[in-house]
Amino acid sequence: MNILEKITNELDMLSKSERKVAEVILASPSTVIHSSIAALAKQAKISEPTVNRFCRRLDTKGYPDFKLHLAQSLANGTPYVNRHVDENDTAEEYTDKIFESTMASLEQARKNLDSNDINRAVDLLTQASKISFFGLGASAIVAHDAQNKFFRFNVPVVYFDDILMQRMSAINSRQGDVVIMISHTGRTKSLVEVANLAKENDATVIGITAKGTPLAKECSIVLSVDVCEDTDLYMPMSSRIAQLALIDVLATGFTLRRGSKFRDNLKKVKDSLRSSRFEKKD
Amino acid sequence: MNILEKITNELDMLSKSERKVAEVILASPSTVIHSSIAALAKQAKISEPTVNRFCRRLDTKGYPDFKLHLAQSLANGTPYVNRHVDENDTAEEYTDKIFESTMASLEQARKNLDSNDINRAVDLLTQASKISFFGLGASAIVAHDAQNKFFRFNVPVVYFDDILMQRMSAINSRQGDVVIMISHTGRTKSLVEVANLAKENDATVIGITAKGTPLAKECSIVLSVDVCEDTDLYMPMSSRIAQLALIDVLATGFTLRRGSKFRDNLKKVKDSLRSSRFEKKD
DNA sequence: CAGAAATAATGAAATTTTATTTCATAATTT
DNA sequence: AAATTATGAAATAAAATTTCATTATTTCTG
Repeated sequence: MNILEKITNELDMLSKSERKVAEVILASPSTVIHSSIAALAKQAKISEPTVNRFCRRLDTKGYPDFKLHLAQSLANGTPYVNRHVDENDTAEEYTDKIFESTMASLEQARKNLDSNDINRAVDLLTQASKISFFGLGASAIVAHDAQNKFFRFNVPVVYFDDILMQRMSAINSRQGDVVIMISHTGRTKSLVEVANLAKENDATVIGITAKGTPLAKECSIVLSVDVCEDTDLYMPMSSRIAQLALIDVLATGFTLRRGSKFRDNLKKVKDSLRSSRFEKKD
Repeated sequence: MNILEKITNELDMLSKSERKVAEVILASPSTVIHSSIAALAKQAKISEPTVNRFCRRLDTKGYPDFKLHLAQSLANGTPYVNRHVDENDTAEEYTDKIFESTMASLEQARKNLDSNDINRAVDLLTQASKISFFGLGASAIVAHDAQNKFFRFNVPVVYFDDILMQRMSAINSRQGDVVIMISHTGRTKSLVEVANLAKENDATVIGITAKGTPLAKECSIVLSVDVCEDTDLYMPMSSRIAQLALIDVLATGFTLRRGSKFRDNLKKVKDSLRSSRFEKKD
């Protein structure tokens, strides 16, 4: 855990003098890692033992150990953070911000994913007699991508981004079919209805959506990619990328479960595209 | 710069005893940050001054300063690396690997992107009388996503993932139209032909593709997301995510260029979806 | 190519710097 | 007023650095 955050959190638990130390550190942590305990004590206008006690209260062995932790926190320097795009950003600035936010979202999504759920989902997919991917709007792209991947596995797979087709397909589903519903909000009415229809017709419904939403309630497994979208300028951005990464995970899990012979087959599919391309001259 | 790399690089410049120190450190850097100079000297079977000289040779002030640098290097600890999925990976392992590889690819893509090119591309897009996104296979998804985004901007935008439609659309293009061709390989024959047709008909062709490829040669701007795909199990994975992030960048650049009134409009588009969703009860 | 001279490397011991502990006093709470 | 807690001066301990003598290595010379 980042020690700077920890200092901020425990600010109330500290004594008056210790808080002075905390303030000096928070004001300029990069100076502190090059200061001796005496220098820091002087700057905070308290005694050296107080600095030492402060360090121990933060569960470090002493001042040098504390500096080590501090140095590490600074090195991380909040690696990938959601940074808001600003009106006056240059191309370079907003490019960096968007890429960083996307990485931060992926990081967050990874933390929130439960590998047991993924395992169960992969189980169901490998045993499915038919797989359907449904999404609308930005999530339609994710469904589209999923179809593109699972299609290569030579299993019956469909994708629809049209409400009526989704409904018809859901009504025709039966035991052994797996339906994957993709929605960032989990609140799109028509999608929830489709999920319900699929469930009523004995299909297994897997949701790539937020937990505790109306859509999630219709699903037997919810793979939740909880990502905050507040960087986004009124467009779904990070969420769909996390969803796509999740599709990659499911597809990879699928191929691993199927064994090495199956992967040879995948290679053939890929190679079949070769004649459609210009040769690479190395 | 990472101090561990630096040690490796300067290994030849070190004396025999100093190299012993280096070896002990490289073998277990995380132990060293908790050792005193005496402990380290003992472990490397050399004297304390030698450790001190070693530290100074690496441009640190002394042993404590060296430990600080080391701690920082460890904190950064090879942030996101392309790690290959292994046959026997658990769900947790391959999930982590895929997410990390994806993040590594984004990081790499960001480094390779030229913000001048992005600026020029955004310029062209804001002035375009019509925008077309063309892609096939996995890149079709990116084109699809781009349409979904640019559609909100209330500009004429189309997307085709069908060769014939692409050709027809390309032939009908004219001065002021911008055509964005998306292809990871840059070698798909039919796409190169479409790019050529568009160019012949005075459209501005922007490529989201690799540099120096047949497709790149037909483009007036090439936005290259050079990402190595060797983690991928015969499926395009990281590349398309980097491309999608690039679409986000272009879309964001577009909205920024259009000013704040325009963004109010975007909000309206988003709000228009509200009635299609179940209310969030907080 | 031996062997002397010069140079560089190394560690023991001394010194200095830095951190920690002890303990008496001051501040705060009960 | 008593008990508890917080604080810093001084003492101690620990760690790092410097000095300097010794040893190893290289370079030069006859």
